[in-house]
Amino acid sequence: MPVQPLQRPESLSAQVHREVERLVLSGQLEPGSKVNEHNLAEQLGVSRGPVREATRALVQAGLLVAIPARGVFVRELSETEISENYDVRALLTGLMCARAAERRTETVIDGLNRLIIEMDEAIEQRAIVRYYKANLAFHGLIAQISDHACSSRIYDDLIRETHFLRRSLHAPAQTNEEHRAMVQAIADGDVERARRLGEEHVLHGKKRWLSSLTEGADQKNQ
Amino acid sequence: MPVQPLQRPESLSAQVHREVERLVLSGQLEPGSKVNEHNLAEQLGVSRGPVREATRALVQAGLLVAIPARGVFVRELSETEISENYDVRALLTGLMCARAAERRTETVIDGLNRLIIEMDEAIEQRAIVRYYKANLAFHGLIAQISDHACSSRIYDDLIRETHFLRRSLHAPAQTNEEHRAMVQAIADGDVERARRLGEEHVLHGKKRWLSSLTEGADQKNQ
DNA sequence: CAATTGAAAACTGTTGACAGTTTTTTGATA
DNA sequence: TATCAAAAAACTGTCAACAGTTTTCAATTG
Repeated sequence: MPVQPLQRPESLSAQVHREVERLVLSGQLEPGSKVNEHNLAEQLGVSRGPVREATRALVQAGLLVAIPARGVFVRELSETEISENYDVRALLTGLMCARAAERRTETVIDGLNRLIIEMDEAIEQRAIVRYYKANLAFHGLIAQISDHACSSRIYDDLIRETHFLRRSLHAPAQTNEEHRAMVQAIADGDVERARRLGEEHVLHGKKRWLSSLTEGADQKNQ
Repeated sequence: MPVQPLQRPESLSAQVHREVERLVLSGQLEPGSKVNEHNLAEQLGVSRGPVREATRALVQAGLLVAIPARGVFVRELSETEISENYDVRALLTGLMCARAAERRTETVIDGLNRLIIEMDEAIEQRAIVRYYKANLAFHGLIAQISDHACSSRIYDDLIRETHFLRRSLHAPAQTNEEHRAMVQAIADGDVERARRLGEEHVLHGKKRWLSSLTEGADQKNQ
């Protein structure tokens, strides 16, 4: 007789963790704004203990920053930090694409192509959120195929840190062309080409971000 | 009149965080062993609150793992996880070496060479701890020169996760020869060679670890 | 003697309260 | 009216205690 493992209800700390993360990622808590322990605890109907635990973990994760005796705030990233974030994400994307090329199956290639089409449609409809979600799913699927937990975890962390970048999008059509090329390399099993295209894809994203930053002004980082 | 910023005494949470980290890194808390909140709080002379905060942060950092209603334990890494740790460290080391080659100064090249000599001496004297510290300092100095906070932070985290690997050392002479080659590339300002040597250095370390694992047995990962 | 059951001990998850610091408000002064 | 100082409020850091769960251990039974 097969029984279910009867999963215990998630701890309050974990629930608070998820909720604060959601608030930050959705932009309801803007970068720089304060996270008030007391208010948050009251709103969520829990005591301050779980809230403190959750916020400490999110500080370690890089989503919040703690200032002694002042509280925790939603982390603001400098341009340098964002630039470096792109650099590391580029390397990880390269690694994951290379491994994806080694581990590809027809099913996942189909999945990737479907997501590219999804993004095409979203672009046509100017549906930012839909594009953004499909884009996340695209990179998530590559991460999954790559079967490299360490890279995937760090990649996710870095994506979360720069969540606010994904509220506006620049040159999505060109970005999606890069997606196509990446998938082609993965489908061909061309490991080194997949690595190069994956890496370049993120670095091109960095360039697009940089040029969107300095409309008409001169560029600084690289 | 110049005044000091009068630094507030570190919070108990932060102190506990550091102490638990030290216990884990020094091996006094072995991988898999349980971290008892009550005992730890008593030994450190604090209540369980700060201990909980610190352990939550260390869970997020990857040094501990939390099992619901069971407590936190010193994280044990599988061979796959260690292998992946090397992979990502290799990429980051490559990036940092490349940037170090761009940003080198005579002073830091001297510093790197001094550390290589220090390691040579430690090898001759079979002084594992001395070698280990000099090695950490070597990579730390490269990280510092590279001026890439994001890479450095993740690199540190990954080093901490695999701390137990650095209690034994394999083929240190060969390792130090690689160090020499890396410094030469950095000193020459040869960015791409520095990147390649830095990346290969860590991947060679992975190979040495793999062969030390399977003395006579057949290898699996790659 | 091995296996099982039930009680006791130990431990985690959570709460509410208190102390000390920071921020805001209030009130006095120029 | 603007400035500054003092008091009040708000908030973080910390603690001790309680509830519920897990683990341990002894007693019981086959």
